[in-house]
Amino acid sequence: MALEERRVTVANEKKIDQVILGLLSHESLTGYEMKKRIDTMLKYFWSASYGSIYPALNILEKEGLVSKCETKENGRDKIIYTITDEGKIHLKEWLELPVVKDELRYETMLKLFFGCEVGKNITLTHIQNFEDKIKSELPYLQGAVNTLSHLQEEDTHKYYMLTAMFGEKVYKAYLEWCEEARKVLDGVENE
Amino acid sequence: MALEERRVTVANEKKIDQVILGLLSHESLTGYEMKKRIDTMLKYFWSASYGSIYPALNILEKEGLVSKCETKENGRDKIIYTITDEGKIHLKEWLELPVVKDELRYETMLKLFFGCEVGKNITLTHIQNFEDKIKSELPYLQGAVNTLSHLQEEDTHKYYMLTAMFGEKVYKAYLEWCEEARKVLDGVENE
DNA sequence: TGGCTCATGTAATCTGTTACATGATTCT
DNA sequence: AGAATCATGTAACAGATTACATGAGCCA
Repeated sequence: MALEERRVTVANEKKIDQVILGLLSHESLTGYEMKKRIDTMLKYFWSASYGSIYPALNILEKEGLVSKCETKENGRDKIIYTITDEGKIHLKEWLELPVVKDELRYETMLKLFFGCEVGKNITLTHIQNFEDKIKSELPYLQGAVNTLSHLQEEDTHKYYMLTAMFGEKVYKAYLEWCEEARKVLDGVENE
Repeated sequence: MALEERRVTVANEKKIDQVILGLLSHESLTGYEMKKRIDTMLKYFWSASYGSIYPALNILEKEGLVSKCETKENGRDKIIYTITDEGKIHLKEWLELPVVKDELRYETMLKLFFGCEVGKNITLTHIQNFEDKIKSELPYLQGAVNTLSHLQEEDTHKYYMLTAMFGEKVYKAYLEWCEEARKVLDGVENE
């Protein structure tokens, strides 16, 4: 087979595009505001950096999936992005496709799995750090579920609430596991 | 500032190295066997492809963190890797460091969060697919917890069990959430 | 006046996956 | 005989982070 005939068909997912389009389907936003939304509302199951958001916005604009409006608010330069009809179609098409893969990379679990090499005390520290972080974040999540369950009007909130409920449920399971994990380690000697 | 003075200090994590060293701290393995271990035992919180495993093994060998032994078993060529003392030190150092970040990317939750754009039926399908996958994997996890809890001897098993318990706990929380999510969607019209 | 938040962006590079490639052995 | 599994590997590329860079407005 000739070299130039070789077909390269690497999948093109680029979920940051879908995250941006999704956020813009709710309301028009600046890149900076998108990052804020991701770090608060999506935090429990997604993350993104400015280094992926801003370049993606430029590409999406060139492709006509979003439109931009450069303004000045409170003396500050802002670029407010709005989803276009084409963008909405693009988003819908993706939403209708089945989920390809949920990707989990719990570094904490990795350190526990190989924990035997360093012993019980260090493992207990990892569990403690994990628990502290979850405990500090859980109240925000519970607050969100509570607030959203009282906002009966807009359906958008219901979908948001599903994910907040997911976070709450999973976080509580994490905390239960922390308790049980410590019990298991009671019967293990340190190194 | 001169260009050549500019300091580039991008963090060097490369967790595949730690995964390999961790697996080898339990027993000597081929790259192929490592992939198997990852796809069964670590599956619930980690994943890796041959395309990351094999190149990493070559680098680790050059760095002296693992040693290789080329053999023939059942007429099959194999390269069995063993962790070196230096490799054990490297692994221990990493295990002692605090966890930097657990990275979660639930594509399912992303599709739910923006679900309003495509409506209830599609969202219910995503929930169903999620539930089916979890239900099919849960028994393996429960079996692992059961088996491991009876193996009292080796401490290594206890650490493995912690992660299996984690998987079981979280998977059960997932299933509970699926039920509740459907109830929430009962009160929502389709599109 | 100094530090924080708002706001946008780029260059380097890291880390990993996907698709391709190859070939032997074992099972049915 | 053919399919599945065992076994190792590479080239191309995807997709993202990190660190750097810049500058204005707000608050104490």
